[in-house]
Amino acid sequence: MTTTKAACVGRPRGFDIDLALEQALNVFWRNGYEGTSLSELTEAMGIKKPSLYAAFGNKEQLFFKAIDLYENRPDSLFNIAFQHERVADVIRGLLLGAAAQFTDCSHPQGCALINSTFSCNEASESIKQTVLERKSKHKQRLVDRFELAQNQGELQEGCEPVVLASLMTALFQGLSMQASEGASLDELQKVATMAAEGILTVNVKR
Amino acid sequence: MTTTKAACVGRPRGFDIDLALEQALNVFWRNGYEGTSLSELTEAMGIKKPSLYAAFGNKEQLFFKAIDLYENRPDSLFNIAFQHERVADVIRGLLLGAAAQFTDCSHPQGCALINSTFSCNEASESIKQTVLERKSKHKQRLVDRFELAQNQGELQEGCEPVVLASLMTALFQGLSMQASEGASLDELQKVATMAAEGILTVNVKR
DNA sequence: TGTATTTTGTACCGATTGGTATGAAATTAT
DNA sequence: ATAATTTCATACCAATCGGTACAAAATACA
Repeated sequence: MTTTKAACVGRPRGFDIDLALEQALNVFWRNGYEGTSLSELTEAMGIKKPSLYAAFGNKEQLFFKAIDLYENRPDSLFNIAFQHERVADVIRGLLLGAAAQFTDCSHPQGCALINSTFSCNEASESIKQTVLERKSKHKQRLVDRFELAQNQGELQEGCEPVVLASLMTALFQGLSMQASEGASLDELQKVATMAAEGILTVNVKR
Repeated sequence: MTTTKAACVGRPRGFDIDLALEQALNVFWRNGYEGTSLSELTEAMGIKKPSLYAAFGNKEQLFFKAIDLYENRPDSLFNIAFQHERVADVIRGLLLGAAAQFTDCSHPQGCALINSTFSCNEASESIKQTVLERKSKHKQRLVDRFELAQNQGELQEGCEPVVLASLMTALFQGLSMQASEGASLDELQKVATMAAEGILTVNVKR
């Protein structure tokens, strides 16, 4: 048990730890891991450094907890799109959902996982490694879903699920970067629609 | 005239300035602007800091000169693909060319311009701004080429050149990220091929 | 009322960041 | 030979980086 346990003795914590973590996520989301300094974190979280270290360990562990928070959101892109039965709807849902999610003004633009890879020099190799693992786990979910579709005869015979998953991933990355650079929802919706149309026409039986 | 002028009096420069700039480009290419420290630069360039500042101004100006060097390469992706007459060949050439160029082992993986956006916090706003301008200039070249294709009746009636250009840009960004993360030429070729097939089927008359 | 326990703010740590002052070394011009 | 000029290596600068020592403050338990 290494997670933060609620202390019932001693001076009570003067801030909401979940809310602070959410603020930390927002900063990492905007600036990536290396691009975020402790000063920015403490200011955004409204606490001082010793409080941060006491509550979250260090910068690296804080980042991991923030990413955990991000990935466990109930309105996750994957969770929503994977509810569709037909793979065509899944693909459309993923691309249109990405366009919508990445430009949602209630939080930083783009995908937090994809943005986090920005600014990771060799020093923070463990960060890069962990983010890559998370991303490849998501990609594997795509592969599994597309293999299922292929077994059920939804995909064209020549379509390789792994390649289709990589293409979808590439589109997510592109959409995320463009959202981070300021692209509007309308723009990304058109891009996602065109991409979906092409993918479905070539790879999915109608 | 602010560029480096060859001095014919005084102690001669002890290093090849063009070669040093090329090494600097490689470091920025791998680590982005913020992710690159002066120590890494001077080590890679084989010179000491005062020599760097005397020859290139400062880190920011060195970066701009390195990016200039990158963009003015004769074997630029765009320059090669734009030689094709039919827009279908241009699209295929761009995507397959990106897959090949981004995984070329003779230099860092991915696109230097796209990688440079990584790790740019608010401090280096001018860097981010400049890189964005360069990227949007390239995107405009795509828009112009696709509008030409539309005027010549090569594209389907509903196809918007701006959207097609954004989709191509998104694919470049995705391919670049995956190359930087270690994807092989074979993988990216398959992704590029599938993407091209979809785009051509939906948007280009046959 | 102590006493133990935990959080808090301040003030600091060594290391590294981008950038420079300085003087010796190496060259051309006189 | 000497002066002018430019590059060189060393050693330094303030600012910031991630991280911590320490004592005051605030609570629960005895």
